[in-house]
Amino acid sequence: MQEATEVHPDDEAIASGFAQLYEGLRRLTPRDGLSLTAASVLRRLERSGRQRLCDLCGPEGVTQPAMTQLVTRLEKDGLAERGSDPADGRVVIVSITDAGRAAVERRRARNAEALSEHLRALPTEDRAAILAALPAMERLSGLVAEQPQ
Amino acid sequence: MQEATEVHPDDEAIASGFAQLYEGLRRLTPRDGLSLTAASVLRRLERSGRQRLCDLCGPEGVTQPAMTQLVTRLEKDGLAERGSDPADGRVVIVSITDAGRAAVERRRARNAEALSEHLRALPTEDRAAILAALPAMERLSGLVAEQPQ
DNA sequence: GATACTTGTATAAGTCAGTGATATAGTTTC
DNA sequence: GAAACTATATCACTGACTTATACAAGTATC
Repeated sequence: MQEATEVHPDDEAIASGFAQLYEGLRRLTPRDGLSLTAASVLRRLERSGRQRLCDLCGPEGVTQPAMTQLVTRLEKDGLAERGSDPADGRVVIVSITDAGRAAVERRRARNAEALSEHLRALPTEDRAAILAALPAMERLSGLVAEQPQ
Repeated sequence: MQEATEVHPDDEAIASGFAQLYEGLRRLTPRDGLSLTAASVLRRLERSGRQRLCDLCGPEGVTQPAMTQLVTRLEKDGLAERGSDPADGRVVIVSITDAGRAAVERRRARNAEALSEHLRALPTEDRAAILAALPAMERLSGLVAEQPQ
């Protein structure tokens, strides 16, 4: 019944460490009225620019109706805008507004502040080790984000 | 209007790297019908043993009614049980069942497998750097988890 | 040991963010 | 230009939270 998992013991250690970290980060996440998905979409729009509505669904891991509703909420709050594609009348081009950018920045700052509070309590070697691993973790995040589905 | 934030530039880099990682991990999280909070509570019960219902609220960052409802759902799914404290008739002692333990283990395995897929694609130095930072990140998670509110 | 306060859970009503099924409008294809 | 396809929207529903409140068990006071 048990599948022969091809998972390296180190990978299990990393997965378990990340899981703990994930819980911690979840606790720190500011409650500013943005859902996880909403914040993620805004960051994506800020980072990669305007996107077709449905091109956001896959990467964000939600269905198209959910994205339609999310964009509607973001639009109502003035954080994102709907535009149209002159070449194709069906599509909706979603872009972030200045207010949206500000909200992202505010959230980022609060998040950094909350985390910083704990980082300060950490021994210097620990901070150094985390800093040293940062580029590696960013490459890892990049791989995950690229993943087809 | 801008608060003088006392956040070290390194901390901002770490916060931003963690935020990216967080998004990635969120994408990898298996959809097995457990909410984030549900999975977190089960892991906590597995790790720290039976707990009074309301002792779970604070650490999980949800209100008491939410915890009551969550425990009800977990109980309905056979993943957790309500017990009583002979010394105090008001309290409910929540404990994990064997099925709950199995669910946690299944989730952990799937999560490790999904992550491992990407870790394999990473250069050896990157994996080494992440491994080296693991204890530091675990200590950090510990600090966050301990936090009063 | 009855009265009043406190504490631990539960219930109720409302909201928000997701789902699948389906409708609708624009595009492509033949 | 009718059929098939595609992008978005709408609908009805569910899950997981919130606040406010109820209630029952414990504690303290007199």
